[in-house]
Amino acid sequence: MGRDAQADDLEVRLRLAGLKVTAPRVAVLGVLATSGHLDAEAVFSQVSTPLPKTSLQAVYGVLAALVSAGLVRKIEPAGSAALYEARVGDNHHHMVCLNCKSVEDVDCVVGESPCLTPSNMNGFAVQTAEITFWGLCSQCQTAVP
Amino acid sequence: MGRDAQADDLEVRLRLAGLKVTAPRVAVLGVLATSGHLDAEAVFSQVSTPLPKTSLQAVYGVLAALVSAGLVRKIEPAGSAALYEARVGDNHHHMVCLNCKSVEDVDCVVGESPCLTPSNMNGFAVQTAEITFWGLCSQCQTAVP
DNA sequence: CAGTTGTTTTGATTTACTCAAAACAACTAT
DNA sequence: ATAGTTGTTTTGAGTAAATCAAAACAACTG
Repeated sequence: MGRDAQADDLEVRLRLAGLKVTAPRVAVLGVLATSGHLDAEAVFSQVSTPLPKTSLQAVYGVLAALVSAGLVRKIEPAGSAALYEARVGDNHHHMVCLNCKSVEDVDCVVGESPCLTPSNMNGFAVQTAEITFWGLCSQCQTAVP
Repeated sequence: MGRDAQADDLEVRLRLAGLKVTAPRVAVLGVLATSGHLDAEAVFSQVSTPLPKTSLQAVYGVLAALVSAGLVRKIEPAGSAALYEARVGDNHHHMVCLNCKSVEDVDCVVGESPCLTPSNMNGFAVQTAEITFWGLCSQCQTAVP
């Protein structure tokens, strides 16, 4: 078995989700566990260092499998390619910088549940509420005044 | 001058926004005033009836001009092409059907302002909060149980 | 009504992503 | 251990949405 504790953990997560354990899957999950909010190209480029034979299409396939298994969350902010993060299970939201498009997590929203009820449902059965905060990150506030 | 009250109104709106009044712009704005949440292709196809010589690229150009003039709002729900609506100036939100991707407006959110403050700002200067409610529209609830 | 500025057309190009067939690798059960 | 089955990855092509650029054209200015 693997002698690397983190790799073992990733393997366990894959197995528990009913997925076969493959090198590309472990690598992609490892990349996302370290740094979130990456697009497919960025994941591909990070995976390419340890696994140079992995194709971009494989990365797309792995990401799709991980998302549908619930191990990875996909977000699609306006103006960006789809981004992936390994933080799942909590219903957290995102702040996106209007200038540099960087994304930060928002742990929760004050007064959360009662406030996120749409006022006119019109027969619509709401399952989730997704909030995106748009503004300027601290870097871009000083750099682009 | 035009003898059509609605067309006149659209022309006034364009002029007030500092835009030149052209047939494609009046037509696009007219289409969006009637039915919202259309993608560029849908706008193009509706504009093509009265103005068959208008190109799809012109529609993209018109939409971009209208959006940056503040006459039209662009939304980009995950999994859909960009959608455009003429309802601007109010900060309303949207409900998107997970099944048929149809979009409905949400006039406001109960308890609105105080609730939409992210709990950890981390130096991020929030300008707007955008909420997307995901669920099933009334049609798809009965059709796809 | 001529000139200037900005818009639209025409046509090519890009980006992000998807599809499909064949080669290959992981898990299963012997 | 190993053969078989199932599912994954590679390879290569293809698509949709949107963007870019140059030339033709139209709207507003004076």
